[in-house]
Amino acid sequence: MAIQRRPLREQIREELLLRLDRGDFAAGKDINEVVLAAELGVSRTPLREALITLAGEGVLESNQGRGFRFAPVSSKEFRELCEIVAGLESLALELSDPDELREMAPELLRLARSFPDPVAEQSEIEWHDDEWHDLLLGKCPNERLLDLVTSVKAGMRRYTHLIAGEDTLLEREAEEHCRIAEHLRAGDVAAATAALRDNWVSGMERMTSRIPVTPEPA
Amino acid sequence: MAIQRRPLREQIREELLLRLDRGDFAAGKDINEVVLAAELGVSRTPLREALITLAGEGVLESNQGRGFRFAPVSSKEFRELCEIVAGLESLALELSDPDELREMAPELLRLARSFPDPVAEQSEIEWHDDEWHDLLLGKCPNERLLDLVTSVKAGMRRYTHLIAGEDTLLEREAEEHCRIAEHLRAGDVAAATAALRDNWVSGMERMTSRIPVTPEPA
DNA sequence: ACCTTGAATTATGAATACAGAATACATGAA
DNA sequence: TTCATGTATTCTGTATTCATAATTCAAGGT
Repeated sequence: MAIQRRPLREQIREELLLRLDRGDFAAGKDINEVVLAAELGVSRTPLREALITLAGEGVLESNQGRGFRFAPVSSKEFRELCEIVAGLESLALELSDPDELREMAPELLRLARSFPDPVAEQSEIEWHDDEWHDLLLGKCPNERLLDLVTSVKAGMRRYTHLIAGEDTLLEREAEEHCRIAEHLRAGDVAAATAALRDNWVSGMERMTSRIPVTPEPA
Repeated sequence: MAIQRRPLREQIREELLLRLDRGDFAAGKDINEVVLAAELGVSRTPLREALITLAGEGVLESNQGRGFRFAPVSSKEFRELCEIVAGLESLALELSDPDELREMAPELLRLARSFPDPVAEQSEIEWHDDEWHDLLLGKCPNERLLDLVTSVKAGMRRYTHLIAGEDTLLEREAEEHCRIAEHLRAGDVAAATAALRDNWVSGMERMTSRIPVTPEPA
């Protein structure tokens, strides 16, 4: 086995995103670098590097002299992110080879139908959903586009824990995934793209009601 | 006047992008942090922060233990970036208020026609082009999308200096801008969007021949 | 001659130290 | 009481230092 040596900043970034998924951090909360570094068992330097990366992805905000804080959530921003990801994933689909998409359709269908046990871990459910989208986009030859999608989705992680334990939402999601896959199996990429857009739009609408209004701290 | 206080990392980032526009750096070139920090008159810490940001935007690559280097240029990557920006700008246009776009059309036309003097500074010419696109997208209400466009375009700056002193290319560009603006004036956003896509595609084709093939360093 | 091996050098990744801005707090005047 | 002002404290932004991985180069063996 080739043992992995990755920069601390990347590991820290992932750990912070994980905690974000778990809802550990309150949106809008200021980050105390010394405390957080101690908690993670690293020094401030790689921690700050990770924070800067996350700020670049929109997960955090930074203000001169005031450090970093988790960007406050808002239904406006969530809508904006959904519009962006919908556009990017649609583009990725359009750039993919239609034949390869058709070949992959059965696998996509299978995965969409086998949604995880309702009592499964929240993290596992989210992972299942992510995996489906990753598989869908996997045939897109535009690597930069795929990286970009990953990065933008990181910025959406602040919202994912809000849907915890909502079975009906997940069923709708699975349903829509099936529809997309069926279009692909039929070789109709345009229809699949449209369905994918709808998937994000409806996901947006489903979520928008559960986003708390967070007043901007003075 | 409110005097500005901005983090060094941001100023460094901009300075590096400026130098990139000027073609100061060879693509694929390794960065020596100590040398560059001394050259800029700052310490390695804020420099590294800027480098990490730029790596996140795709301007640089980073390898464990090997530090940062300017990402090598390739026609494949340039094509990918053009596809992405075309998609994002089209999306921004579709999300804009059609009425506001129509109102802005005359200004866009004026600006497109008044392309700068052929003998103007290269940087000024590029700025002119950027300004036109910024104005075009300015009415889009999706702020995150606009930030994203800016970020992706930063990743394209490695290519801009390659078109230095190509008058014919610029005339084609201005021509296409006029066409887009005229569609908007007519209230036909869909046609304008299509023309915008074409603008990027043709820009891609025009450029692709002048991108040198850089063999991957071992 | 070519490849391997190991010491010396160089540069990065991470930790620590330091200076100054932002905040909190307390004291005093209106 | 309330507001203002000065002071102490906290935390960030930047510089410096330290440890170790990566590279270079030379010596020795095949």
